Amino acid sequence: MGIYICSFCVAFYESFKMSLRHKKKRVTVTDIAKEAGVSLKTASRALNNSPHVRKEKREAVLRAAKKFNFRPNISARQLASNRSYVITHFHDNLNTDYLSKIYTGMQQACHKHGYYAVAEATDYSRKNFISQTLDYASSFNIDGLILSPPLCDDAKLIEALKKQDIKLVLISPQEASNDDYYVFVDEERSAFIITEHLITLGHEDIAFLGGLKSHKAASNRQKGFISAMKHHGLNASNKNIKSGDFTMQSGHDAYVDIMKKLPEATAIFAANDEMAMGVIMAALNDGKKIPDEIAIAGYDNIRFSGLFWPSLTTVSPPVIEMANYATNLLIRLISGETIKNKRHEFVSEIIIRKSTN
Amino acid sequence: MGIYICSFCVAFYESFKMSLRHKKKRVTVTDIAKEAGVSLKTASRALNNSPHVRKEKREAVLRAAKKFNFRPNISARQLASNRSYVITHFHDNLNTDYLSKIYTGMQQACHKHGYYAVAEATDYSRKNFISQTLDYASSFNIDGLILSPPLCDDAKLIEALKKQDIKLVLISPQEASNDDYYVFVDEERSAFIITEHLITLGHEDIAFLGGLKSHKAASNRQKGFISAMKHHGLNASNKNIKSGDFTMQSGHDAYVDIMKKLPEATAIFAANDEMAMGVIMAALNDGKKIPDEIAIAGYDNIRFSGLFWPSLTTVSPPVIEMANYATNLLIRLISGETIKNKRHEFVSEIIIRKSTN
DNA sequence: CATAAAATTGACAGCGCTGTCATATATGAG
DNA sequence: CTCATATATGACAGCGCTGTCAATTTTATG
Repeated sequence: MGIYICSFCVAFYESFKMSLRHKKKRVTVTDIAKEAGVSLKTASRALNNSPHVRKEKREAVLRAAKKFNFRPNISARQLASNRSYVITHFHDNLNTDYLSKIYTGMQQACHKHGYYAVAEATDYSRKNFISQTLDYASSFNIDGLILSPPLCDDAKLIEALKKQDIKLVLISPQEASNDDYYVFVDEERSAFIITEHLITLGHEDIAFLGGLKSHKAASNRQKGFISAMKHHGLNASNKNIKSGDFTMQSGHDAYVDIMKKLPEATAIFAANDEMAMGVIMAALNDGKKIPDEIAIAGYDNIRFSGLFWPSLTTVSPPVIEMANYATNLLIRLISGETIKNKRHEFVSEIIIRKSTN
Repeated sequence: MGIYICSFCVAFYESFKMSLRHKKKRVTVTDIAKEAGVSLKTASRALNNSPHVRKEKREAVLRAAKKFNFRPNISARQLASNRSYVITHFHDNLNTDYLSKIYTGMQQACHKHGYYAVAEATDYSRKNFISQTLDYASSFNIDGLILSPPLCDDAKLIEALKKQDIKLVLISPQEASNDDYYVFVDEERSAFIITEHLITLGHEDIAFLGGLKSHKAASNRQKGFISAMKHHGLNASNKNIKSGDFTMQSGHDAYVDIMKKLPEATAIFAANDEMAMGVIMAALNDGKKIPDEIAIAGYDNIRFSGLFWPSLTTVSPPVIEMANYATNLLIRLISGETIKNKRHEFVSEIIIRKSTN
């Protein structure tokens, strides 16, 4: 004789078990297909925007999807298509401002296409850096990679990734080969324009505070400065070109040096905002009024430059937009689309604030 | 009569097709199981650290996994287990410094456990904010959420998420209910210690620059300041307590105000670094030597505070560690582990730099 | 030693989707 | 109208893993 178990209890237990597992019944492609009166596969095609679906059916499917508020299950898609729908930004960079902007741009693009955006800090100085990167990419089955400086300029890394058939888009590479996809801004031109801004304000003795020679971006900014000065018949020689190391401290020191060698200077254009802030602090310390006695401009538009006091006139590269574009490009590459324009140029905005006005 | 197709061509085509699809043959659990001489399921259990696997078999499986450099396919796992292995940090915050630190801490923890870390910016002011958040969480099938201020203090949001059975861990909530899991720092104590540091240096007339009343963190810092002053028999009244709005500009303005009402002040402790920097700039502008004539301390240790000139003495909350701990906690919750300690307290580091030394 | 209870193990289904390939339908040329 | 070609559609397998549940082995108990 067995033990009698109340059928109500059984039913209760079953439903309890169900409630533990299924938060909510998922809407699947099959449901959509049924609703639209087509096959599973046709529904899948319509939802993925593939060709070879008649217009009416496609519309019916999309209508059904909307009606049921359908969200594809990304994991299933990943598994079936052997892709991860993950895009990673590899970087070796401590500038959180820059990183966040890139991440934001990636997010925007990824969100729209059902991808995940991931940011991964790496240690570029590590010995087996390349093999570790490859390992990571393959173990997480990364579909595509965004590389920013300095990683985007490592030819060996890029070659290795390409060999693994991992799609790549570079942000602001110093020099890209013909078959790289990348986005960039014309730094020389931006530097030219902001220098012109200072000239227009009546400044003639303008000093430029550059960076290390090896830093390509800094030297492009310097070129822009020089050509703007020459263009307006002004002097741009060793006397008014100094170099720092991109830190606030070096901006501070450079100010002292500039005032010694070029005391008539009425404006200083620093190749990045941090140095410009160092210059501002040194100038205040020196009893100078900003911008009346000395105008100061920077480059990068880091978050702080708007909060600084006085707020800093600077060049604002559209990093978010660049990252967004790069990610969209990457997604198109991953989808197998053929792309004509491998490169896309962006234009920086010049932001005029209190330090020059 | 059919067309004759060279068998070499066929072979070539086949291998070509393969090379297009399979970058590399994946190592699967089945392979590991075979190598270890156990069933698929036992291998799976061993790899997932589940109980009910004999020691020798577990070891054999792990050995095989190591030998083949096995990486589980996260998508498959997601699909089969109906979980996403994604942890999202929801925030409504523009402080990229803070966000990056949280993300870094999450990454570290996620990486170790095969989870993905995602950061999602939301618009807290939006009307249907809660329903949108729920929608997002369910459509991406998020396993767990990390909430930071101000979201971690929205009781309605938290309740709604809990109802959906989404696991939560809060970072620095202002007040957490008894069944919330969270990490926090004792801000009052940190403020006490840094105030004591100023007192130890011989300062007696110290001004505190606080924030808005509604900002709980600021008022905790103020409490710490007051109790340290009282503890050392010093005066802490309305005369030496001002409030700003956390911007550099307000720090600048507050300095001017403080010097008017309390000209004998030799030290200022601001409730955040940005205001402290505003104070520094105003002091320099005023011709004061830092720290000789006036010492300045901040709170938060934003990246800039070390780069500033002079560098800023400040309180450094261990944000990365907190996020790391929170994420580990979340992963344990997701795994169904029972956790005794729902809260974990962290201690901030006091960083002494040039602005007080 | 018999038996019950607990621990361990494995067979199998199926998560939700996409790729493949065979079939059906539409379109165009003659 | 016929046939060749292009386009559209659906049946089905299977991605790699985990949950379920039944079978087996070990351990504990009297």
